Amino acid sequence: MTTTPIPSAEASASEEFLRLDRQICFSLHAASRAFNSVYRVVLKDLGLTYPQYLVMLVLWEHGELPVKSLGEHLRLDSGTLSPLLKRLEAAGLVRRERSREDERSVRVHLTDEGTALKKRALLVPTRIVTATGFELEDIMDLHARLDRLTQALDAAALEEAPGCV
Amino acid sequence: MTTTPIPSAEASASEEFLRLDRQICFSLHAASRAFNSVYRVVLKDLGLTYPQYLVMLVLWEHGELPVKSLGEHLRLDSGTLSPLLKRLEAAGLVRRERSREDERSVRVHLTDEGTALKKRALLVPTRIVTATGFELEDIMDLHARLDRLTQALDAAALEEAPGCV
DNA sequence: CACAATTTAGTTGGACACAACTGAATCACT
DNA sequence: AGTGATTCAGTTGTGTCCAACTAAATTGTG
Repeated sequence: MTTTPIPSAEASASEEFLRLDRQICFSLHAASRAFNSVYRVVLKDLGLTYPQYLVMLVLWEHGELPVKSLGEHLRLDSGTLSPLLKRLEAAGLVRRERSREDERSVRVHLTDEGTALKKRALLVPTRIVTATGFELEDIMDLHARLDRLTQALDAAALEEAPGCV
Repeated sequence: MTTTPIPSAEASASEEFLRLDRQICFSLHAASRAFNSVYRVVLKDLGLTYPQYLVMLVLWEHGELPVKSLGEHLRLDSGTLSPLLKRLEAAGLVRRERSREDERSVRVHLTDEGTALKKRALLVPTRIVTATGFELEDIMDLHARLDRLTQALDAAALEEAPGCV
């Protein structure tokens, strides 16, 4: 308390860093929520939330998947997926069945209603792209940067992990 | 089922859009969560969650603010802030007091403990930047793009809104 | 002054997100 | 065959996030 190891000049540099940090982490946070918010409006017609839409996108593409694979595609664990899938099942869009070969695994597949919903969902991407006001090129670029960021962050998270040998 | 109104060529173009959409919206979603996850690890020492850290950053910068302003800075409403601030108050980092001039307003200000925490927080930004593996320049660039995106999305959300005159 | 509209926090309910845990099924190895 | 580790889905608890609502205080207007 009595010691002031950092001269005021350097202190203000650190404060600058804090302000920058606020701007950066806030940017991503805010962008994610703004995106979420637009999706919420667009998806309301389909009766889906944003994460539910992500699950449906994967299912429309792959047809049928065990919960485990679904989680790998979306980087979500069972703690998030289990209740979400339960809601999708309650909505009549998917059905879950224990695999007979491996009874630990639960296979998620689309119902007819779930499959039919895809037709209406085809209009969603265009509306979203329009909402961003970005050219497709810009979006692809942002996409690449974000993926690179996620990859780096995941790698860093692993290094930070206590179980590093 | 029996009718196939869309020729296969166009159908696959739409499907391509769906896949793209999955990639884009998923990118942002995933990046946000990865960011959140790294912050979680780094902030654990400070006993803060990521949104709590955002609130503290604003308070460290501005000293004292009514809940309303805090919400404007962070784009969060009272439904999110009220319980969050209650937890920060329980942790002894902030104190809330009804303004005497306008009793509708609640002023949030730092306790000594909350102010002291800033010193330890000064190390956070550097650790995060390191985790991203990005150059400062890249980060600033991403920051700018994300802000532009958020701005466009907010504008679009307003247009979508039913109450447009 | 009276009283309707607005502003401000707070509460409630529903839906993620994740850590930590449980329980069942399977695998690996002896 | 036996048994200990691993895999997989699900549950529980905590913390956002937001929409919709409530309640109190303030402001604007006749």
